[in-house]
Amino acid sequence: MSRQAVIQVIVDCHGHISADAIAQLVQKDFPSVDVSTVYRTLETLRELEVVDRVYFSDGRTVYHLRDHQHHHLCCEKCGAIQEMPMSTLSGLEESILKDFGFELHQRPVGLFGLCENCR
Amino acid sequence: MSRQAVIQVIVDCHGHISADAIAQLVQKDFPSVDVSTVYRTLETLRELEVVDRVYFSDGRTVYHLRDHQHHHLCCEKCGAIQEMPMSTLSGLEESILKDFGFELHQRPVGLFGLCENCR
DNA sequence: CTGCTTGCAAATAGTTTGCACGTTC
DNA sequence: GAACGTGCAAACTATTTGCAAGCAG
Repeated sequence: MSRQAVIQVIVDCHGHISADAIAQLVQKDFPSVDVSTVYRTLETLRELEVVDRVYFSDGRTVYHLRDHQHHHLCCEKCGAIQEMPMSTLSGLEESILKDFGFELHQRPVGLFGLCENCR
Repeated sequence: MSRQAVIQVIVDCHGHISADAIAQLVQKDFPSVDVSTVYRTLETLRELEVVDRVYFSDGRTVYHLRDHQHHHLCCEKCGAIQEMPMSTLSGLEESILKDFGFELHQRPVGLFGLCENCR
């Protein structure tokens, strides 16, 4: 079952991987698996709320396990993606409501900069 | 010059518009203008640093004048996009550096929720 | 003439869908 | 045999590119 292999790759990667990268990794072991199967599996996993799809503000799209919701710190130099708890932005909810009358609903977001190693 | 028309639409819209929407608006007045011209114009304007392209975390891509950099508050209900100054997230830079060792570089980002009218 | 702008058609990348075949219950 | 999983090819969307014609200096 190719679906198994797709899930395995996502788990092994600790999430944060593109559909294309998943396909390539799966195809190392099972060359016949098609990208369409990868996308279909990802869709199923999203319906099951096991996996989240995140659109980063640089245009990339990545998937990760929904073990917990979190934001992403993306290193502009080495490409590493670090997780950051949703609560980091909780303070913003209040101030945005107060200052802009906007009720913020936190969705996982990608923020950019330099990670510890690359600074 | 179709380029003129594209720029006019972006200015009239007060930014925050998709390439496709620009094309449709331009084509109301100049039906022969092709999307490729829209994209080429947008590319030129980005090189000139007159226009910014922003990828929202819901997958939409919009363009806006770079009169000043700002973040975006996108209403999930009515679709309105409100601007929010970059400085709103300045406090985050410090706390993210302290808590995660990550040096945040602010890029325009789209945050979601409900605007004043829709709450 | 030289170069920039543009329409049109075709190419590309990422993602989705239709279909037919195989497996499982 | 009904439902599901899958490979393959084709469709689709958003974006980019090649080319040849048109206009401007």
